[in-house]
Amino acid sequence: MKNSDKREEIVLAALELIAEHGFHGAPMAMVADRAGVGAGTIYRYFESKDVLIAEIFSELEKKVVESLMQGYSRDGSLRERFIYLSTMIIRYFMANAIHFKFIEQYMNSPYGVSLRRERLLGKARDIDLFRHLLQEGIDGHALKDLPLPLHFALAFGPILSLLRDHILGFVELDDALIQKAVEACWDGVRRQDAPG
Amino acid sequence: MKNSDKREEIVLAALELIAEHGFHGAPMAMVADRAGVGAGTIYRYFESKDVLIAEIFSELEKKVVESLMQGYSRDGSLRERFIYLSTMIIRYFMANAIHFKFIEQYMNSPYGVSLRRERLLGKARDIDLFRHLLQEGIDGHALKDLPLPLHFALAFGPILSLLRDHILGFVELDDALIQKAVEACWDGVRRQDAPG
Amino acid sequence: MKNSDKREEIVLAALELIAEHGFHGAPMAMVADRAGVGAGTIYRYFESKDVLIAEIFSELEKKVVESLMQGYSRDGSLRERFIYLSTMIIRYFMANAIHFKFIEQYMNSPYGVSLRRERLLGKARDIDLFRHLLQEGIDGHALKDLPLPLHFALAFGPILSLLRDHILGFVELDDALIQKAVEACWDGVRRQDAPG
Amino acid sequence: MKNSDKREEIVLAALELIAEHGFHGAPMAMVADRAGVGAGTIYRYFESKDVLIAEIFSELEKKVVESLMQGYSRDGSLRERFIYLSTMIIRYFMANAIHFKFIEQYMNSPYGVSLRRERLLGKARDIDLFRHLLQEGIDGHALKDLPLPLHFALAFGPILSLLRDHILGFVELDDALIQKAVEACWDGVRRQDAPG
DNA sequence: CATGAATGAGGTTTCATTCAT
DNA sequence: TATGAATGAAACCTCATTCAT
Repeated sequence: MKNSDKREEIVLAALELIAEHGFHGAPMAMVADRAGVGAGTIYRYFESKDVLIAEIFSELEKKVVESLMQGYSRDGSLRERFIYLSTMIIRYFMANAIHFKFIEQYMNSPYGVSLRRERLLGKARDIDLFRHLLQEGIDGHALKDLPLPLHFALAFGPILSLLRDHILGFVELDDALIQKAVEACWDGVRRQDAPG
Repeated sequence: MKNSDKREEIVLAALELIAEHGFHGAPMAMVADRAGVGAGTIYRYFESKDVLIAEIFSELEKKVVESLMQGYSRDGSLRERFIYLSTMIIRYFMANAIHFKFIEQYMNSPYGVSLRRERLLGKARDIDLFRHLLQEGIDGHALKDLPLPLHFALAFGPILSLLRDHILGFVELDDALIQKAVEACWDGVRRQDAPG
Repeated sequence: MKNSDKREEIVLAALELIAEHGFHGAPMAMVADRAGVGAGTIYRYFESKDVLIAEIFSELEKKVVESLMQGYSRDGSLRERFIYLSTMIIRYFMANAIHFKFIEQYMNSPYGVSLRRERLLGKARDIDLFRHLLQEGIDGHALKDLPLPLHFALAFGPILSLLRDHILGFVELDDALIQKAVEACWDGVRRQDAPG
Repeated sequence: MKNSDKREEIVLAALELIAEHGFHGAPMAMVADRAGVGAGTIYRYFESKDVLIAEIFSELEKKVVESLMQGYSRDGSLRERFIYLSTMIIRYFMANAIHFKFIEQYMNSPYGVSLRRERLLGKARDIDLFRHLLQEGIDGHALKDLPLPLHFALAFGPILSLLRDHILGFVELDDALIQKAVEACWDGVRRQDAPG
């Protein structure tokens, strides 16, 4: 096994176990076992369990953003870009359910909460593609006259719920359904007196 | 202290600690301490920590439903009832942030997931006030032609996100804002070619 | 076993193991074993291994002081009191070799060093019977004109060395020998131009 | 780096780390790091950590003896030689505090104790310059009529204490003070009825 | 019934040593 | 010969649960 392979194995093992069983269902020994390495080996790559978790989150985040950026064009109309991004997010997490589960676990943990605090209040960061989009819509009066966080909730909330449901097997999402769901989200945020 | 008082103290202590610090930030000894009872005493009322947690969730659920039922009239228009229920849910959890936090913790734990699985797929239960409402809207073509779980996601997703943000201090929700948010949710689920 | 007995058993077990094998030859599991209690039990009485060690030291210190105070009279001449105290210290540690070994271990550890720093520089404390004695001798010109720490070294250094040797079996100390040794220490600190 | 350089680097690194942080504050990896060699390399020069430590001690011992021998003349009076040796020891360790700290660590560890047992009881060895001196004094009735170990304690005990205090910063030793201290030691061991 | 001291399995982390490169 | 990544035993500590009082 190559050097970097080992790191990757550890990340993957931890990702899976945490996604499936939560932080406390993923003891380091179990992670090591599944990764096929010794328990101590993990600590050559990650200072502590906390750091391992944070690192995984950070990597996932990067992957998501990269995936969203692919094929994203700043040229389309607001609506088009909204639909595109929302759709891509759903597609990405449908294809990577484990990532979704991990992120949810993370966001519900002390780490995640403080992160969210920094992130949402703080200055712009990578993800903020979406944020910029919404802000542009607010400023341009295409979107309802609501604070940004509300738009976030209106746009993202349904997506999160949808993904949860899909991953739990409550709905079978296909392209048509995704399309409709995303358009419904658009209906939620857009000014109703503006054209569709 | 009366018997039932003791039980209640235990439930309250566990509720607070878990809401604030998560399941693993709430050792039984700490729960006992805060409840003002002996550690062993908890086990006279609840078979195990898991059972205690499940019981708390069950009680919260009941309270929420009761609260929603109060003042709910089946006579209003679909829109009115939708707005009413949504508003009430937001108000309830704003007034009982601890309940919201606990439920989130619970829903993100193994218990919660399996519960959700039973609940949402399974036979109708209490919460289903909302479900019935949505189903009625679907059947009557007032709502978009989407599967029920999608409507759930469209209606509930934003509410959950909003409450999270509010509790974390990202938004200051007042009545006007709640009103707007709920109406935006309605815009999301209603047929856009039907009247407002 | 009574409640307080358990605490005492733990202290005794730790004391013996640390005295004999040093801090790292006394893992908590071994302490628990020898004390006849569960590993977790130790933590009901002591917050951590560090605290356990500090507590043991503190108890030993108290015992030593108590032992020295017994029969100590402030009325004797400086020489008499010096001889008395020195003799008692030697006697005490000869009878409690384990205490001596523990204290040596402790004093050579990070804890002990910082303690010594506080103690010797800091304001008077209990042990300072001896310190006061020396200071009195310095002020009254019965002792050599040297800084207090030097007198400490001259008076205590030999005692420590002697006890080490005795405990390791290098010398067989009897009363006559102790007497001579202590008088030799007195010769070391006293002004040679003053009467014996 | 030459082979012997490597060995020396390792010894120096270990010496410093152990002197400063004790045996357990000096993991092999850290030693290797500071020495600028691979962790495995240490094991090409030293069978184990224990062996490394023993070797370092042995080297230090040799250096001390060499240093003491320099300028030592067998011709002076007993007193002169006693003063000379004592002074040199103090000077040496003041100039090489790290050596002193290491030796203290070593002597307080299981290795050191068994060593001391062999050494002091056993057949004569290098350090015994001092031992011979004292024996000569005993035999010639210039020193008190005490067993050799007691004289050792009387002569060495204060020196050790003094050095400890100096290194910890409790006293500022200058030449005058050293002189006085050493003379006080002499007062401790010499027959008081003999001329000063 | 109520207690809370006691338990010990199981968690995270360290580190002396080995061995493939 | 030199390396340093890998190892896993063993350290400290937590906490759900039991049971004698």
